[in-house]
Amino acid sequence: MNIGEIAQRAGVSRSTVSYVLSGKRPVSEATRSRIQAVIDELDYRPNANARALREGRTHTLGLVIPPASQRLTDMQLGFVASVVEAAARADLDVLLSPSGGDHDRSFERIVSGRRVDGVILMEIRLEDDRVARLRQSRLPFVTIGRTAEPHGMGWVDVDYAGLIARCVNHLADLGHRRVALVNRSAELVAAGYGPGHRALAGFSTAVAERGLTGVDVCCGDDAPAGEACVEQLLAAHPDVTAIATINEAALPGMQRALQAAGLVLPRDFSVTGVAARHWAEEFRPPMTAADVPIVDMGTEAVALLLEGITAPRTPPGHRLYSPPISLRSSTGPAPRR
Amino acid sequence: MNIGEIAQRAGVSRSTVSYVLSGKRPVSEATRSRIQAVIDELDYRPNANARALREGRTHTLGLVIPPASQRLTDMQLGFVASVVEAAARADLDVLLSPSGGDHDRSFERIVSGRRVDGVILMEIRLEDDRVARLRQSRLPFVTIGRTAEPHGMGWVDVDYAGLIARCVNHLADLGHRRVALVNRSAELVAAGYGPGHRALAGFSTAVAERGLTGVDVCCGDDAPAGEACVEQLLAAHPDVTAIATINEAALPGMQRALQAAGLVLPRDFSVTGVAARHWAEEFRPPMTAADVPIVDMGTEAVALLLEGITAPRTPPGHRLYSPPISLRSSTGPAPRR
DNA sequence: TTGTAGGCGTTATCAA
DNA sequence: TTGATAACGCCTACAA
Repeated sequence: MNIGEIAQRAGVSRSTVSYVLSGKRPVSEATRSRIQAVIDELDYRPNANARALREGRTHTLGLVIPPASQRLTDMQLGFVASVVEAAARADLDVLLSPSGGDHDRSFERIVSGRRVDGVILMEIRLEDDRVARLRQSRLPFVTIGRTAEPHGMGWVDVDYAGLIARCVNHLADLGHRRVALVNRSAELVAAGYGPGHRALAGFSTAVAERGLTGVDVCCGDDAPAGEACVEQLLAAHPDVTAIATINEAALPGMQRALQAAGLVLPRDFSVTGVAARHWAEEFRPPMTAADVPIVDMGTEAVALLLEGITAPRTPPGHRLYSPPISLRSSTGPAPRR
Repeated sequence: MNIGEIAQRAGVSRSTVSYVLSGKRPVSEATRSRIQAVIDELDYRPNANARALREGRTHTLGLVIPPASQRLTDMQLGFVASVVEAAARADLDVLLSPSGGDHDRSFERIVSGRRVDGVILMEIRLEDDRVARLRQSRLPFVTIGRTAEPHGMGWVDVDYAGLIARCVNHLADLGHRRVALVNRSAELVAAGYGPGHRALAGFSTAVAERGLTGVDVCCGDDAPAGEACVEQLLAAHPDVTAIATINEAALPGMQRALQAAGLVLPRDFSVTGVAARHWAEEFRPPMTAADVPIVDMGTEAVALLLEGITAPRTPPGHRLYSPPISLRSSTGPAPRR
């Protein structure tokens, strides 16, 4: 069924039907309602591809997610959900592309097949091939996370460096002298994953400024890895009294390892960091942490992208989030040893 | 840039370029390589919309997910990931639609806008408007989960009734006489959510057959709800010695409540059920459970849909999964009281 | 207020 | 082995 069939049945030309659909020129009430009746009766809806071909707009966003093979973290999932929802509110559909590196078939289809009006990119590296590819493609895009040189592109990100520094300061204020950073996985950090690098930078700076002793370790993105990691940490550095972390998925395991070591929080040991509120609240005791505003970030990413689509010339905006640290119960004065 | 430009530069007609692209008719090696050189140089890729318009195929699947507002469960996320990955392997893109009820804008766009070749539907109700809508649309579709009357449609599902019955039998064999079912949320069950109803049916049957006393409770899909639920359960039915559950997201909370009640598993209390392996293994002690084969199910859903797309006349296939119950450490002989 | 017609970029049929 | 051309379904400038 197409617009011609509607026109025939209503006894008008195709263009009149089209104008009833779009409202871009006045149509007499009589014909309008007659046409609308036919449309309703046949439950007609215009072919999106024909429309996209003609208009040059697809009303679709591309969302590039990490390859599905590795389980998505809760935070990544949250971004996907909030982006999809924000897009739906703007009557935009979302096309998913699970792509890690460059030269990914699915990624290329989306970027160069004119399937989308713009792209949101997740899990950005400091040097990211996909960003370079998108820049040259002239397709509007916004990244969640940012590259080392994010000038002239749209992005939203969390100020991991600043937040981890504030966590360290908080611990220092409580009298802790030896603190550890539990980072994301070694592979991710080696690949130039921004949050990992920036968290480490903020940690190092703050530790130096406050004259503390700091150790930093990488840790896989799941509970068993967190357990193993903290176990080893406690064995290798028994004098560490606090952890700052950006690895939320490892938290349940970290908690188990601390408990197994007979440490009671916050009396014997403190834990703080950056995490989705969900994880911070599920920690026992609830974790003092900067709550990443996942929904806001996804919504803002869509908003920025929409601007970039409507005004292709203007440099897209960006936003760095620095949420407050919610004081909960996992941090306390350094224990005396 | 379009196919005409490539043709011009290579000094051939548009159709020849098209045939080089598709390989649907022989092209002499000389012209082929000349055309390919131009394509590579300009990094040309055909416009997906024009192609879809002409071919009547979009090479895109629609994936209808629960509205993003309510956090997706781990299992739902797993389905999304496995579907996206299986689709990518078949060079298909995935268009996401977060739709709960019927008459959803995004859902309608996908179904009647000819944006996709087929649809995968998640979170099916026993009576589901969207299924009715898809049936009448003649668009191939496969559901994850099944309706009350799934004849003549494609689906994959887990045999919750049979599996929960086997869990109850396992508990009965261990000497438990009073057992509880912790179901999904009351809203979900009230809405006619299949797994909830089928699990309850299997539970009731098995309890009756083995002459046990059974209580069943609904429970929200998160840890705090699980904690509250088990707390109340223990208070109201102190003689219950085992739980069977299909609510994996509530497991961490259930574990906390049992621990808080001073119950040591499996000595004082047993827990079993149906869950993603991830959750079963994260339980302490690791949970005896039927591990839902999430990846297999997503992959199979895509495969079935692909069949439905290539052979629109034949009734699509279906598959009921009944994974074995993995014996771990959360179940043991009933305690003497 | 409504109709006519051209073209968006592609594929496939028919001719050569 | 290759080329010309007619659709696919829609929107919109131009005409009436």
